[in-house]
Amino acid sequence: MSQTPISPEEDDLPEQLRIRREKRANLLARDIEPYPVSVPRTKSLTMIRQTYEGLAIDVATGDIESVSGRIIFKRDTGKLCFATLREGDGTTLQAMISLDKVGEDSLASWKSDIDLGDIVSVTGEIITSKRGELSILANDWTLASKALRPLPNEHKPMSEETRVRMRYVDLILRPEARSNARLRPAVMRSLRDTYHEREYLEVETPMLQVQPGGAAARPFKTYSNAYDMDLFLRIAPELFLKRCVVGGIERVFEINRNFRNEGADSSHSPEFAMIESYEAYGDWLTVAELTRALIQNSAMDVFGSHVVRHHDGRESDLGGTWKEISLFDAISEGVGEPVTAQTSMEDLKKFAVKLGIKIDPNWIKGKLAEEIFEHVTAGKLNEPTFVMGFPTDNAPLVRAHRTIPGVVEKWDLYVDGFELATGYSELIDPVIQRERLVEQGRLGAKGDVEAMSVDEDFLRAMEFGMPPMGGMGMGVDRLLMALTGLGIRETILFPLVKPEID
RNA sequence: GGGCCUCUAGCUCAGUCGGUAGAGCAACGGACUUUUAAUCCGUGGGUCGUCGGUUCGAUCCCGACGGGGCCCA
Repeated sequence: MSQTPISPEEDDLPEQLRIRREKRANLLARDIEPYPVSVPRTKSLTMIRQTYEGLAIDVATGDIESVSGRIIFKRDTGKLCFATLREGDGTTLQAMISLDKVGEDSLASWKSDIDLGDIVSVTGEIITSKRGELSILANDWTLASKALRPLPNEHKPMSEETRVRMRYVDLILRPEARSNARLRPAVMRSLRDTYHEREYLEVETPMLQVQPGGAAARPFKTYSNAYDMDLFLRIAPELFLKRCVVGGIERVFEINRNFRNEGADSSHSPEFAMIESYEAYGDWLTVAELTRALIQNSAMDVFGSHVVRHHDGRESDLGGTWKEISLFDAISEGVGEPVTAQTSMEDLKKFAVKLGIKIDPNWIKGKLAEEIFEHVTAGKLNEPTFVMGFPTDNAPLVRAHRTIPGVVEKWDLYVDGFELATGYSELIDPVIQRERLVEQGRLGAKGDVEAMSVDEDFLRAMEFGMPPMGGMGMGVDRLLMALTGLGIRETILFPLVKPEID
C-alpha cells in the first residue's frame, strides 16, 4: 500500500500535497475564498448538453450561463486555456478561458492557482469550438473548491485496493464505478416494485437482537450500556418476519442488512443486504415463482432484457422457466452411487473422504450431505437452477417434504455457480419447531458455533397459530453479482477494508 | 485455517545476478489564442510496507509482522 499520509503533518508532506496547501494559503492571503459558500450555477452540465445537442462547428449562441464541475483535464496554452469539467453522473463540458475575455490577472490565476481536481464555476457564452466541441467561453470564473490532493492518473486503471479504499476517487474517475453505484438502487427499486405489485407489505425488523436466529451463522456480539446486556447483530430477519405473519401481515418482506461474523472473500461480505419475504397460504413452489419474477423483473427493469451482459462481455440468460434438480439426485450422480436422506453417516463420510473433503467433526449428517453436494455439483450450476429437497436435520425451520422421507421442502437457487436464494415451505407446527430448536441447542452445546438456539418468544408466537406459508431469502449483493458478473466488493459501495495505518 | 503471489514517486508500473533507483501520467519553471491523455524546452520529487537477521554494504537474500490479491479446505 502506498504511504500517502492519511493525516498529513504540515511539514514533511509529499511535494504535490505541500504545493496544493501552499496554493490554498496563497489564495487566502489574496482574499480569495478557496471554499466559498456558493458559486454561480444556472444550469447543470447535463442540461447544457441536452439544450445544445447537435450544434454546428464554431457557433456562438449568445447564451450566457454559469456552470460548475470538477476539472478532469486542463490544457493551458499562452492566451487561451482549455479545461474539461465533469459533474457527478460523468457528463462533461469544455471550458475555455481566453485572455481577451477574462483579462491578464484572471488568466494568470487560472494557470497558477487552479489544478486538476479542483471544482470551479465558469460563467460565459455557450459556443462550439473550431473543432466542434461544445464549450463555455468564460467571461468570468471562480473557484468552488480547492483540491488538496492530486487525482490519480486517469489513463491507467487504479489498483483494486485503491479503488475500494478511496471509492470517492473511483467514482470521480471510473465510469463503471458510477454505473455500479447507480445499479444497486435501480435493482432495489425493481424488487420493491415487484413486491408492491403483489401487495406485499415492507417492514423493518430489529437488527440489534437479544438472541440471533433464523440462519446457521456466527453472529457479531455487542453490548448495550442502557440495558446492561449482550446484544447481537442479526444474522437473518426470518423469525421476526414470521412473527409478522402470525400477526396477520400475510404478505411481508424486508430488504436490509444482515451481519455474519465469518470469512470474507469475493462472494462473502461480513455485512450484506438481504431480501426476505413470507407469503401466507403459499409454499416453496409459490416462492420459487416469486423469486424468479423478482430476478427477471430486475434484469428487465435495469437492462431491458432477461439476457444480461456481464462486465467482461459474457452473456447470462436469466429468462424462461428454470431447471429444477433434486439435491440427492445431484449427490448420487456426483459420487456415482445412489444417495438418499437415509444413506448412513458412515457411507457419507466414505464418499467425502474419497472426494478429498475435509470433514468437520461438528457436522451432522445433513450438513455433510450438503457439503458433498457443494463439492460435486454446486460450482457447475451456471444457468439458473433450483436445487430441491434438503436434509431435514440441517433445516430446522422448514416443514417435511410431503412425500420424500428425511427431506424438507427447501430449495436453493444457484446462478453462476453460487447460491443466490433459498426458499421453504415453512414449518408451522410449534411442537415440532420446539423439538427442532432444542436439537439445535444440543448441537450448539456440543460446539457447533452456527447452531440455532431456542427462541421462546418465537415459539410462543407460533403457538398462537401460524398460517401455512412459503418464505424465501435472497442476497441483494449476490443478485447484483448475478446481473453484472462483478465481485461482491464491487457491488458494495464501501466494503469493509482494514485500516491502512495502525 | 493452509498454500502461492504482491507492497518502489501523487497514480500506474519498470529495475537493481547485493554497491541506496527509473519510465509514463501528475507536479514545478518557461514558450504557445482552438486544445481533446495538447506540444516543445528545462527542473524537482523516494526511509523501495514495518521491524529484525546475514553482509564491509540490503530496496534486492533470509525471518517475523502488517496491508492487498489469487487458489485450496
